[in-house]
Amino acid sequence: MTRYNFKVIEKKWQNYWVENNSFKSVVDKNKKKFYSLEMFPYPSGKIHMGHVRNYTIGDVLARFKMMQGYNVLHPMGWDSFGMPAENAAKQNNLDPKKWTEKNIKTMRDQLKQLGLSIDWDKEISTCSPEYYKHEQAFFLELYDKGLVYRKENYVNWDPVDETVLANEQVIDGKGWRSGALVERKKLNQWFFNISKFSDELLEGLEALDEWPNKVKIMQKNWIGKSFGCELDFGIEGSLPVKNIKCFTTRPDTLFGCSFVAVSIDHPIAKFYENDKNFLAFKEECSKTGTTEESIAQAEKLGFPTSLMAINPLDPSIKVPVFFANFVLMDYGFGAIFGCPAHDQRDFDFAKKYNLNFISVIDPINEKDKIETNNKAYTGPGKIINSKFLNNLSAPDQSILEAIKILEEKKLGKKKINFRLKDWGVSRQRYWGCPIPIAYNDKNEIIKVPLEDLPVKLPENINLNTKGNPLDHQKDWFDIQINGEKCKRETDTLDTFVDSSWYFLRFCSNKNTKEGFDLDEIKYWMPVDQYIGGVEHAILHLLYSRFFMRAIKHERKEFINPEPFKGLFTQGMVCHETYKNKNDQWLSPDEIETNDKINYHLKGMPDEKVKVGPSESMSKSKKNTIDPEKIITNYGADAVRLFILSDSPPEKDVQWSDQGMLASYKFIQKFWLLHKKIISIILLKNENGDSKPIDSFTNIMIDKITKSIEKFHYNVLVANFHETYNYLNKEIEKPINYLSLSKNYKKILSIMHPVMPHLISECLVELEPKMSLEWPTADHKKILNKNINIVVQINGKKRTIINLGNEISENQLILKIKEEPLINKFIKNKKFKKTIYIKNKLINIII
RNA sequence: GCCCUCGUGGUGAAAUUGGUAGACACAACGGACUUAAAAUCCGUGCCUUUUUGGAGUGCCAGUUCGAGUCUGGCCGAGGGCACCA
Repeated sequence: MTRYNFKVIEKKWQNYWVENNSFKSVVDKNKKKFYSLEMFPYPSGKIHMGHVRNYTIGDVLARFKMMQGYNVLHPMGWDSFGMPAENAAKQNNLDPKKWTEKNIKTMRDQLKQLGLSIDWDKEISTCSPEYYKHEQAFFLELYDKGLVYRKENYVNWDPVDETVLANEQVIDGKGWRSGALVERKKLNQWFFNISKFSDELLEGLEALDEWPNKVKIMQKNWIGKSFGCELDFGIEGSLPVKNIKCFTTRPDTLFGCSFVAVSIDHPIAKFYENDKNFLAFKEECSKTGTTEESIAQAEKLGFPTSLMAINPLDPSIKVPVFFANFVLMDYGFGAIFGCPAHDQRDFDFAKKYNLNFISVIDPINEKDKIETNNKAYTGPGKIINSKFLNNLSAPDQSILEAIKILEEKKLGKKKINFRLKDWGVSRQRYWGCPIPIAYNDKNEIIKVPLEDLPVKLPENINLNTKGNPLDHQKDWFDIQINGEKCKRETDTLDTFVDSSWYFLRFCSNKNTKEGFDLDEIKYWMPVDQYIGGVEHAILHLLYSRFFMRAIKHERKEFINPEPFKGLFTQGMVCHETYKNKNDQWLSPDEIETNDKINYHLKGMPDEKVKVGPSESMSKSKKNTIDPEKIITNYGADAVRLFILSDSPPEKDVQWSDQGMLASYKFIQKFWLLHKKIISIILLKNENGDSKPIDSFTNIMIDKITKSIEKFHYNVLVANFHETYNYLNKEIEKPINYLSLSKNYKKILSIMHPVMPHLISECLVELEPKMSLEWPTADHKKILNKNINIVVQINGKKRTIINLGNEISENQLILKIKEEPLINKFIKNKKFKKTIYIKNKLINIII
C-alpha cells in the first residue's frame, strides 16, 4: 500500500482552493455572516511557531463556520510599519520598504503552505500609501471633531543619539545604544483624546461576554475609575501659594490627615528650581522609575517645603507639605493628603519622617489595630476621632457622608477620576504613517488638504542621521499649502494607530475613496471571533475600541462601537533552552543526546550542554523551531495537528519533537485506515449491524462540534485518536457498506477543519464530487444500550452494573440487592436514603 | 506593594460544570514480529499478599448523600500594573 504523499496532495489541494476561489468572501445579505480574524503579523522575516498556532486556531474555526453554511470573512494583512524595519535598514544600509516587502513575500508564501482558508483578495499592508492615505484622513476627521490635540509631554531623550527612546530602550537610566544618561525632555506631541471615552470604554466591557475575564479585568484596571472627591487645602507659608487641590478616594479619613504630599512636577516646584537640595531630591526620585510597581515597592521619600496645609474640616489643624516620590503629576491633581493610619504608603512615609498617626477607623477585629498590627488598616469599621463623622460605618456610608458635608461647606466636590491617560501618538521615527499636518511661519497648525492625501513618506533617504531622519528631508518637509509656506510635521504615527482600524479596512480593502464602505462594515462588523496573543490585551484592544467610538462620534448612522464580539487569547509556544559551557545560547539543531537526559554538542560527546527551563520561543534564546522546516519534513496537516494537540489553546504549549512525530504518524496511520475502509466499501457487503457505528458517529459529531465551539482543540485531537481507534477495530466486523460509507463521510467531515488536505483527499476518494458540509448529531441514533450505573454505598463506589435498557429506580434497587459484590455491604441493613441520578449513578445510604 | 489566574501520574493533559478521577497522547518498562535493528502491534503502571480492599487531584478545615469542581485559611507557581510590537 502506498504511503500518504503529503507533498503532492497538499500542493494539489492548495491549488484547488485557489482555482475554485474557495475562500472568496462577498457581501450576501441573505446569508448569515461570520467574521473570523486573527491578529495580523508584523513582517519580521519568516513566520514563527506562534504564528502557526495563532493561524491554525483561527483556520479551524473559519473552516468550521464555512462548513456550517456561514458567509465567512477570513482575511490576512501586514502590520508593516515599525521600528524593526528601520533598525534593520540602518544596520544593513537597506531601504525599509524593500526589506518589508521582501519579508511579506516570504511570509505570505509560508502562510499559504499552511493551507489556511484565507481570502487573499482582501490582503492589506499598513505601510502602503493606499492604506495610510485613509489613516491620514481619519486623523484629520478626529482633529476636526476635537479628538486630536497637541501638547507638551515628557519623553526619554538620549542626548548622544539625539533621539527619543522607548521605555524598554532605557536600561538603568541609560540609552541602550549610546549608554548616555537619559534625560527627561519636554516635546510637543500629538495626542488622541481617549480619556474622553473612559467611562464608555469601561462600561462597554460589561457587554463583552465572549471575552476572557482576565482581559476585561486588565482593561478595567487600566482605565482605573475611582470615585472620590477633590478638595482644597488652604496654605500658609512664605511662598505665594494660597491653596493646593487634592484628589482623594477617602475623604472620610480627613481627620486622620497628618501631611500633604505633592509631586516633584507640581506647579509649586517652580519655587524650588534653584534649591540644590531639591534638585538632588528630584534626581534621586528619577532613579526609582515611573512604573506603578516600582513606585509601590520603592522606599517612600519626601522633601519638606516651608508650607503648612490647613485641614478643610478643622482649620485649627495644620500639617506640613512635602514633595514625595510616590505622588504622580499625571494622576488627579498631583497632590494628596496623607492619612498614615489607613494607607500603607502614607504609613511608611509617616514612619520615616516622624509624622502623627491618628486612627479614624475602628477595625472590627482588635488584632487589626495599628498599635498591635504595625500596619495601616484599610478594611471596614466605624469612624472615630472625627467629630461630626463619628460612628458612621466605613467605607460606604462614611465616604458619601464626608463628600456631602464637604460639598455643603463648599470645601470640595464629588469627583470621578480615571487612571487612563490620553494616547500619545507621535513617534520621532521614519518608518511610520506621516501625520498630515504642517506648520506655517507663525507655527500655526495647518491641515494638509484631503485631496493632497496621502502624504507619502520620502523614499531612498539616508537613515543614518541623528534623531528622526525626516527632520533632514528639507525637500520633503518644505511645502506650500494654499500659497502659504509651511513645514510638514516630521513625527510619524504610533503603529498602534495602524492596527486600531485594520479590521474595518478588510471589509472594503479595494475602496480608494474611503477607508471603509459603511454598507460593507454594517454587514461584516463586528469581528465575530478575534484571536491573538494576550500581550495585546490592553493597548491594541483598547485603542481599537477607542477608534470605533472616535469614528462614531458625531456620526449617527454608525454601528455598534465594539469591534470584537468574541476574543480568544492563545498561549505561547515554548521550547527548552540550551547553553554551552560559556553560557552562550545554543539552538536545538546544535545539540544531540543518546539517552534523552544528557545533551552534548553535535558530534562532540565531551562538550556537555546545559539544559535550561522551557521558555517561549525567541531568536535571542535560540530556542526556536523553524515552521518551514517542519512543514517540509512532515507536511502542513501534521504541524496543524500537533500545534493543537498537546495543550488547551489558551495555555502555553511545549514544543516536542516526539509529539510532532506522533502527529505525523497519525496522519500516515489514518491514510492506511482510509484505504482499508474504501476497499471494504467496494466489497458492497450488505450484512452486519450498523447501529453501533451510527451511534458512535453521532456521539463524535456531538463531541467534536462542542469541542470546536468551546476552543477545546486539544480535546478535539484526542477525539480524533478515539475515532481512529474505534474505526480500526470496528471495521474488523461486518458492517453494511452503505451505512459505513454514510457514517465515514460524516467522520471525515468533522475532521476536515484541522487536516484539510488529507481529509479533502479522503473525501474525493469516497465520493468523487467534492462537497463539504458540517453534519448535525442525531441524538436518536445514540444507543442507550449498555447503560453503566455506578453503585455507591455511603458515597463510596462499590461496583458498576450494566443494564440492557432503562429501568425504574425500584427495579434497580432490586437488582442491586442481587449483586454479590454489593450484598455483603447491605445485608440486614435498612436503606436510610437513596439518591438516584438517571442512567448514571445510585448512592445508597445505610 | 496592589490586582488576576492556576496547582490532577514520570510528562502534556481529560473530566458532561457537584456524580466512575486520570480520556487521549508523549516518555518508560515488558512482550510479539525480525538473523538483528528500525518500524509496527499487544500489554503494564500507587499501597497491601492475587482477588477482596485501601489511599489518592498542593496543604488544613468546612458545606454536601457525594468535592478535582463550592466556601474559608495557608503554601507554591505564573501573569498584569503607561506608550517594544
